[in-house]
Amino acid sequence: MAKFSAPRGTQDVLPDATPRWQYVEGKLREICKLFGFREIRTPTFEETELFTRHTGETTDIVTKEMYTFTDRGGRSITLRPEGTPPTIRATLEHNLTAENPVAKLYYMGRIFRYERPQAGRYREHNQFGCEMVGSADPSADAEVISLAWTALRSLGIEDVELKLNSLGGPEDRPAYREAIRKFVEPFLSDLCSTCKERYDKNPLRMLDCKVPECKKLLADAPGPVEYLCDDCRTHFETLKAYLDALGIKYVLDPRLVRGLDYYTRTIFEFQTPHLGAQNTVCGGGRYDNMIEEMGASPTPSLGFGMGIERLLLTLEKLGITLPIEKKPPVFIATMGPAAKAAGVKLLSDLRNVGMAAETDFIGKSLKSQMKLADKLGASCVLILGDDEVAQGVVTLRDMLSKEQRQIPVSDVVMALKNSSCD
RNA sequence: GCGGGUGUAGCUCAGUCGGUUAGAGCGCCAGGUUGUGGCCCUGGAGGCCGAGAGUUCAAUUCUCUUCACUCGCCCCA
Repeated sequence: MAKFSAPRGTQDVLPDATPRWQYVEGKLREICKLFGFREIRTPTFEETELFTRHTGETTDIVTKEMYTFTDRGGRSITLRPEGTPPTIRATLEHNLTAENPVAKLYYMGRIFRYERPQAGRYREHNQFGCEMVGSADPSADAEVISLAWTALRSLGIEDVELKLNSLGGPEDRPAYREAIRKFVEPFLSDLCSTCKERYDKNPLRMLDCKVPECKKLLADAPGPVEYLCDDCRTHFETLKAYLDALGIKYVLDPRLVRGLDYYTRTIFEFQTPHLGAQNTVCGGGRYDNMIEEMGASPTPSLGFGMGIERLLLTLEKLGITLPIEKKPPVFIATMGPAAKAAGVKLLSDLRNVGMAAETDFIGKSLKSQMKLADKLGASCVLILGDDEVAQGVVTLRDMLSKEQRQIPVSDVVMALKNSSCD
């Protein structure tokens, strides 16, 4: 065991695993391209205030999960605990809605939260997220949800449930708050301490309580959907009609509440039954007020985040093997210094014409080099010994058919190109 | 932050009711005669038995602490 190990809640993605990551990331990018979402890359850290103010001061993320520190210049800095505020900050800072009032953006990056690690939950994880800035129309909601749904499908994940709810807008919230408070009041003292706290600060989130007693007491509590204003109701109904038209199945969950304070109207989660307690693979919703709260003119927006680790975990649990193609290399086996020199040159020649080429670097015997070639999945082996060097040829062995023939060095590239080796 | 489980070779795991050189399979390395892979055979390397402390003549095995992973709660991606 080495002296150091990866910090708690972080993980090394080893070479055996990176192809899967690359495949998934590539697929997601492909889908984004199809949907016209363009990539944005924002800093790994931001001013702390961006999150305390916009993620929400009462959220768990802000109150107990942020990696916050003071830098050498005395600034309070926070490793981003979520992707939305940074993306919106950048959108506004560079006025990305100037050319087109609707900005469609996506990001892939590391997210940091100080939490207790668990399967599918890390202190540093990778998130793919989309933000659609500048549209209040339900078709935008459908666009974003459709993108997430398509992305999951493109990876072969069909066993997911889309949970949908609407929280209403700021106009509806006071009425709803009052309603749920009124409902809860008679037995407020029987609720857990978190609920009591939420009663004051954010009554909506009482619905989210997992304590059995609270769940029971709150079973018949009114949901925010029941208090939607006409506009919000129409918005929600229209979205549902769009999803129906798209053939995207959803389950209405009037109790769905998300842990970020900024959501308005539509919220949604894609859940899989394969991740244990961490069943949300993708979550998002509308945040129509955030941009105004950042000091810009009101700009309705929405987006989602998708956890790459959870995606990979789900794929694994489902037994989905990704179509990862590997390019078999041509292996160059050499014996003796002269052949080695010729081999080094040959290696480079092959790569220069775009052929993957490998060789031995520790002076193995020919037999061992052949074994190595086999292990690397080489399609062909070029054998170079004193005989070949003297004659200016190389021996080309086809690893599948075991056929061997000698060809002039000058014709090697051509011969390989015309063979099954490339 | 709270509760349960686990921690032995690169990997998957045996094992020790406390006792001398800690095992298997896979992987790795090397051989099985002259310059050739996948199968087979033989040999080899590789472990402070997660870390620290305690009990003991003796600890990988018992106790405590700590760290990490894991499951549940919480929260979320």
